[in-house]
Amino acid sequence: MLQQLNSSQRSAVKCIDKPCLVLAGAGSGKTRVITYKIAWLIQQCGYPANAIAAVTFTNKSAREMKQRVSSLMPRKQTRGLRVSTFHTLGLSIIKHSLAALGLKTGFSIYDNTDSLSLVRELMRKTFSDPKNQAEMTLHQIDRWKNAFITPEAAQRLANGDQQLTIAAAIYEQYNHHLRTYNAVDFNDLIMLPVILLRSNEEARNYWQSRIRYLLVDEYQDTNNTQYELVKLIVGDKSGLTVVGDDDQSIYAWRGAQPENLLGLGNDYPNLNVIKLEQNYRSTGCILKAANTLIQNNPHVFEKKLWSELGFGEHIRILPCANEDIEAEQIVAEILHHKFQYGTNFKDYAVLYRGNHQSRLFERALRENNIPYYLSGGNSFFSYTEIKDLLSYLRLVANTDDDNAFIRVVNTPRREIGPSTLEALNRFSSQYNHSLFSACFESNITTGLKKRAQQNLHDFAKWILDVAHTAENDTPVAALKRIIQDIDYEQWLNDTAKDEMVAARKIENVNELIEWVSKLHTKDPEASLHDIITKLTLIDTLERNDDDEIGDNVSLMTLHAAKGLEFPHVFLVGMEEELLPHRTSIEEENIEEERRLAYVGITRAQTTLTMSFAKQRKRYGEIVDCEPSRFIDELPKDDLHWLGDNSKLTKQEQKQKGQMHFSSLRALVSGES
DNA sequence: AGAGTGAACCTTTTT
DNA sequence: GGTTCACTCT
Repeated sequence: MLQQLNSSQRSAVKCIDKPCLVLAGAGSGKTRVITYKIAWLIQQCGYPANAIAAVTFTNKSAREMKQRVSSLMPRKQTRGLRVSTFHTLGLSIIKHSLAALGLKTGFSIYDNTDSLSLVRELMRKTFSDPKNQAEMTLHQIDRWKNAFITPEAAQRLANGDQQLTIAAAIYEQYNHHLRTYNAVDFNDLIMLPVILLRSNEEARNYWQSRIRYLLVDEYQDTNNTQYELVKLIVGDKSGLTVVGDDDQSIYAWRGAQPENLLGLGNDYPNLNVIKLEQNYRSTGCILKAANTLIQNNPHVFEKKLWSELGFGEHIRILPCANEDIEAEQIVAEILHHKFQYGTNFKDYAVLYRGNHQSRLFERALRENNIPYYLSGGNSFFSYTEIKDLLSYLRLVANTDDDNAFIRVVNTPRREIGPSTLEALNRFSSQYNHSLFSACFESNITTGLKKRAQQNLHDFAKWILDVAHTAENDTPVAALKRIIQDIDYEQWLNDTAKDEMVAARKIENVNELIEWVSKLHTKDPEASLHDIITKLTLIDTLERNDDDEIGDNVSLMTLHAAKGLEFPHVFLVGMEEELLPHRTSIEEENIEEERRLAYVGITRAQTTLTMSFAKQRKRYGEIVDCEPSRFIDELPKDDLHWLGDNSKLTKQEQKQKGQMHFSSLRALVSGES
């Protein structure tokens, strides 16, 4: 069974009597180790599948891992196996002990935007300070939650510092709001389980015996609370395997602590440390570049990746006059290369630092009729129409969800404007009622007109009625009824700027319906609330997963690319102030940026091209750019600088590019 | 109440 | 260059 593994991988799989740390370089087969280990535990060690849990960081990798495990053994044997993200695991723990945590069934999960708008609102209410500090405050709250610091403790720690004092006050109100409205945020999904398991022996015993073996992927990305959760679940068992790579730690900004890799040795003195250093992914040249680059970072664990795949082609560096030409050139390059080598579009990936960089590439790809897959950025769930409908569903599932209430109460128009809402809000906070239930109070005397009161009452009654439908019918039926009752298509047609936009929005609505019905078929027992929960936790990458992966060029951020691999990678925007990003330069945090570049380079299997623009528009203004320092850090002899055609005028460039395109396009389309 | 206009901010990265 | 938010006008 372990024939297909090398000796290090094999010993990692077979190590079960001690906790095990696998330091796995990029492309060294760490997912393989985890999946084989799960199979080993089940088939050789006699663990029932439901006693094993594997934790990943994205839903996408969870899915992929599940699939890879089921390809190793009959479906029957994997029944009950838990492969999920930390957040989903936390959610299960919370659901199991709702009452002990002071939550009621049907609680809502606030996503980041929900949290942010709540903070914004609280700040506006309390401090009429128009400064845009909500984001900073939320970030501070995140940090406090991560360190298990209560609002009271935060207030003490602030020690008079004005900003911190304000943040702590907001923190207090923020938590209070969540509790009042039966809601949790993303941090709570991890933090509450930790608090529960620490203080509640029964729950702790339950989970410690329920999960007999725990495997954690991308361990360098765990934060403080996640580490605590791991320790509490493992207890004094030795059923723990952790896989990570400190060179791929790119989430420090959201609290990840790569030093958790180190701390493991202290918490588990008999820890078995295994290094995986053979890379099965990239050519020698690409690997050498990656190794040379990352050598500029300090290291806790020295490791040296090597490959048997041969040296391969040189890394190409493509200088461009500006960012338009960069996009055009690369798209031309993809077409050309595909034609020459008969590859598929899905073999190519364009990777960049920030989501906004995707635009130009999207345009260039669309102009050439090249199908592409865009990850991140404006996620499906950030479209207003989707947020609206999801808020309707949330309100139906949990009528106390004030955020959802506010979002939909006047969309489409119901003549319930700011002044009405303000009165309602005054009333509801006075009696600590949700906005929804306040609609039914007939003694709102705070200057509400009869008509406004009637509108509110009608709306709330209708919501109750839909909720009733939802109880007796499928979630899809409830959603469809909402869309119909509010005449949503009409509303979209009326409000959208032009027909195209409206049509796209309606398409999105239909996609949402499909989502809900798909989730329902998958798990017919799931309540409306379960489905909303799933939708809230779904990340953007999972969207296209159900449909088989099409033949698309991938566009994604370096963060989103982690864990993936492509035959041909284009690393674009290799410029100072972009990669490394300006704020990181200012904060003197170059190392994480270097790791980001490292992650990008190591995504490539056979060819790697890096490009940079000499000029780029920034906020509509043209600025000169310097090539990234990371290019200088690569081995000079392995770089192939492509013709520097930046001396041509822009128009000549365009012409040249276009001629190139049309001839190629003819060839390619003739072929297929 | 709601639509329409200008200023201000902005771009890291995401569960 | 594009979006979001606050203010003003109908």
